[in-house]
Amino acid sequence: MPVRWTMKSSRAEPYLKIGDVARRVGVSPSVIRSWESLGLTHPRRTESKYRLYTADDVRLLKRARFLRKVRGLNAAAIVELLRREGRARPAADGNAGAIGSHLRQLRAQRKLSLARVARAVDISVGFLSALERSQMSGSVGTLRKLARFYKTNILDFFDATGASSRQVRPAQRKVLEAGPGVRMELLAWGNTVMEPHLFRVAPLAGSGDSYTHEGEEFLYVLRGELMITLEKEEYRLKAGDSFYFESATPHQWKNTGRAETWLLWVNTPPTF
Amino acid sequence: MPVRWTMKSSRAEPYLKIGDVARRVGVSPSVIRSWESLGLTHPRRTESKYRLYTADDVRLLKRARFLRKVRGLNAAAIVELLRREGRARPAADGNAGAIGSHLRQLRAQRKLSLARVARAVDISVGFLSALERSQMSGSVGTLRKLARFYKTNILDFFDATGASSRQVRPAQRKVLEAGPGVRMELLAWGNTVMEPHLFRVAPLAGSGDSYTHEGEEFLYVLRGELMITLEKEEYRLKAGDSFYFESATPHQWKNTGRAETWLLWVNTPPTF
DNA sequence: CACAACCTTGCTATAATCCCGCAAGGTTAG
DNA sequence: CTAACCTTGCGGGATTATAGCAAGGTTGTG
Repeated sequence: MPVRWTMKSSRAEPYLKIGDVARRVGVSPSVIRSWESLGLTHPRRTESKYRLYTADDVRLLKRARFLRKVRGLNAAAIVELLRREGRARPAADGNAGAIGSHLRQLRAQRKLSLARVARAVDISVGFLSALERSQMSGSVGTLRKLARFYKTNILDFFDATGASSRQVRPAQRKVLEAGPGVRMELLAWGNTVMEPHLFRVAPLAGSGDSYTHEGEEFLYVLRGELMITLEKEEYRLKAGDSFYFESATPHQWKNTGRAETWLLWVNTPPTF
Repeated sequence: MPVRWTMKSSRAEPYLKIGDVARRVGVSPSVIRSWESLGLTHPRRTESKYRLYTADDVRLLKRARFLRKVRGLNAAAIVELLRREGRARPAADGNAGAIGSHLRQLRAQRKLSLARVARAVDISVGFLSALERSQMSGSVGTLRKLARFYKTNILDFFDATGASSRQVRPAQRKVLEAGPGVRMELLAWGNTVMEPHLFRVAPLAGSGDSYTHEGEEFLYVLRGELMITLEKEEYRLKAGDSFYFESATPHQWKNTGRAETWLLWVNTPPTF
C-alpha cells in the first residue's frame, strides 16, 4: 500500500518511495538510484532527502526495465532513447561529471587498468569505474587517495587554472564541493609547499571512512565544532581550538554540532 | 591503400576488406564482426567469404564507434538507434537466434550462473554469454557438450515437436545446421534409444576441435569421403565404408574431398 | 516512547558484457 | 613463392551492471 505524501504548495498527489517503486518496476532500489544518476528520473525529495516518485516515474522506469532486460540496451542508451522520445532529460553535469572524466583521463594517460588503480587506492574496481563514469560519488577520503595516487592536487579534479596570487579575497577562492555537506575553499594553490583550505562542513557531514596518507596537518576551528578521531581516540574541538597531527595516523572527522562548522586546514606537503 | 573489388553484375565501386575498415573506423576486426552479428552491417562476401564493405558501411561504423566510446551506448542500443534513424536493419534471426535464447532459458530455469555452466562445459564465460546472446556461433562439439550438460537433446535447441513417426520421409526430417558447412537431418526422434542422423558435410567442413562424451557411435559413408581422427590416429573413409567407435575416445572429423559428403550416423545413448 | 521497517550515502562482491587477440588453415596479390 | 591478409571458433582480461550491505537517520504505528 503506497504511502501518501503531500508536498507543501503542491497539489495532493500520491507519491511513492523508492522501495515501493522498486517492487512495482521489478528492479532493486540501487538500480533505480544508479539510473537516476544518469538522468532517467529526477525525483523530488522530502526534507530528510527521501526520494518521491510519481506514477509517471513508475511508467518511465517500467519502460526502462523493458528496454534493459528484453531489448538489452544499457542505461546510457535508455536515457538517450527516452530523451529522443521527449520523456527524459539527461542529468545536469556539475562538478561530478568533470571529476569522473578527469579521473579517467588521468588513468588513460598512464595506461593503467581500473584494477591496477583500484588496488593501489584500496577501492573496488566497480566503484572506480562508476566514479569515472560519474555514476557514483566518492567521499573526501576517497578523492584524496586518488589525488595522491596520481600525484596531483585534489583541486585539479575540479578546475586547474594555474597558481593563485598571494592575496586571495573570499570571492576569488577556488571552491569545490567534495561529498555531501562538505565545501572546500582553497586559499592558495599552484606551486606551494603548504595547501591551505577553508572547510565549511554542514551538521553531521564529515570525511566518511577513516583514511591515512603521508604529511602533516594543522587545523583551526573558526566557528562551530568538530569531532575528529585518531586511532580510535576522539577529540571534540570548538571555536578557537587548534589541532596538529601527522597524516599517517588513521583519522576521520565529522561536524557533531547543530550549525555549520568552519575550519582553517593546512597540510604539507600538498596533495600533489 | 584500399584494394579495389568489383562484383559481378554490380557497378564498379571500391570495396574495402575488414582490416582496412578496422583501421579507418578505429576498432578491431573482431569488434566489426561482432557488431555485424547484431545487424549493424550486412557486408557482401567474395566466393571465399571475404567481407566486402562500402563507404556507407564505414560511415555507419564510425557513427557506431562514436555512440559506443563517447556516448557509452552498447551495441544492441546502437543498432536500435540506427534502425530508428533508418540507417540499419537488425540481423535476420535464424536458428542461431533460437539456439541462444534456448540456452539462456535452460540456464535461467536451473538458476545457474554463466560461470557455473561454462566451467562444467569447459568453455569461457564470455563465449557462453555470446552464444546465449547469439553473438557467436558454436561448433558441433560445443553444442553437444551443452546439450549433455542440460541433459537435453541437441535437437531441442532447434525445434522440439514431440516424437517422430516410425517412417520418416526425406521431406519430413528435422533439419539443423550446426556450424558452417554441416547440415544434420534427424531420422528419428522422441523417446529413442538410438539417435540416427544424416549428416551432409560440405568440403572442408567438420566437427571443429576434438571432443569426447559417453556412448557408442556408428557411421556409414553414403557418398563422398571423410577423415576421422581418434586419439591422433587418422582414418580415411569413402563411400560404402563403415566405422564404429566408443564416444569416450577423443575424436574429430572433416570432409577432405571435393564434393559434399553424406554420412549415416547413429549414436547411443541419444544426447539426452 | 519503542520499535520495525523503511530511507540515506558510500561502497563491495559477483555476475554479465565487451574487446581484442590468437590458432589453424585458407586466400590474395605482388 | 610468400607475406600479409582473410576465415571461424574461442580465450583472457578489462569493463560495466546489479544487488546488497554498513552505519546511521526517519517514519509511522501500536
